[in-house]
Amino acid sequence: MADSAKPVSKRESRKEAAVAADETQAVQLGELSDLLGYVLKRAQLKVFEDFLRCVAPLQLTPAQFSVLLLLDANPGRNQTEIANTLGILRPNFVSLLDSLESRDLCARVRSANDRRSHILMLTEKGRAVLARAKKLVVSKHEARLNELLGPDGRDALLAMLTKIAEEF
Amino acid sequence: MADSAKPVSKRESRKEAAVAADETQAVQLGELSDLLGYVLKRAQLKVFEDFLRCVAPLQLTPAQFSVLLLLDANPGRNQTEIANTLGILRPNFVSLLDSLESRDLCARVRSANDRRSHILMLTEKGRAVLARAKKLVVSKHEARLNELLGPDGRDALLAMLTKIAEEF
DNA sequence: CCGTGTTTGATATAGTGGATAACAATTATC
DNA sequence: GATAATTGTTATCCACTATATCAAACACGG
Repeated sequence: MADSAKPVSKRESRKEAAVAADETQAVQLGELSDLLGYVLKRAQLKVFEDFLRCVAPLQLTPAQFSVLLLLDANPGRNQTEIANTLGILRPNFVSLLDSLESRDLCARVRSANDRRSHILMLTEKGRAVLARAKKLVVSKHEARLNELLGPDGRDALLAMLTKIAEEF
Repeated sequence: MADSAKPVSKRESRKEAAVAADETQAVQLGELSDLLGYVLKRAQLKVFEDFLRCVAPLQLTPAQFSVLLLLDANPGRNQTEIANTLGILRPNFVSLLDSLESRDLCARVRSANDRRSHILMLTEKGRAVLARAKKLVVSKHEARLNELLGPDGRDALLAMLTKIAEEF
């Protein structure tokens, strides 16, 4: 028999046997590392993770931050307009706004023209938090990306991603 | 009075008034279009969307496809190893595998060395489906990305995303 | 050996994000 | 003025993610 010379004892741990035979190989990603969608998703998760870390002191998620940014850049808009711009469905936008409003970061004001709609506006506190958040994002989050990719790389990456997001 | 000459009638629709006064402006993305995380997420959603369309005939999600790819490149691995590699938690990997196994695309085989673990392997049908899926991905999905970005652009994009995914 | 601790697959469960249907209030349209 | 459309909202469902826990099997120190 082939194993008569050195029968593998039941007591020999698989871990040790694996190390000896170099069996503990890392799982091969194979063609996965060339699949753009896969790498794109992994990168996205990492970036969001870092965003959360950097803005943790202000307790803002990427979605909440994007809402504050939009409200600042677009005063006088209603929920539907802001939600649509962010690709958020109106029903799901309600609780998002609730949480921001309960923290006094923004306010819903009944429109005089159309009393169905709520005009959204940042509060003073909302503007202050947004300003601090922007500083953290620029000085910590985006700065780290710049360090990793270089300014040129970052711009090139942004340009290609924008192209995909808009034209794909 | 400023509006005495042409008082806006209640019957004049807001939409018409908006068009007349050019009030129906698209919501401004503002600094959002420069936020890498935001654009990254948007792009990722688009790419996954297209992936689903391209592989629709085979009814495979990105996650399922990635599992089949990994099993093909790593025969003899167990659930924990495959799940960890994909960043999927073991509990959540169970149902994912269930669905693949119920479609006879892969099989769990009790390991002889360690009867706790399940060796995962593609079935014949699994190999066939994977082969067809790969062709669809290359010929339709990745081809479209190549068309949009050019081969050089695609490679540069992949390289930067990989860097983010691994080193960020 | 044997008892203790660890690992594997699995279940249950909870949280989150995204999607649809339906509703009251309001506005638009004819 | 009757009918249709829009706005914010609620309820609900599905997919994905995360944690705790469990039985079975294995590892390891005494």
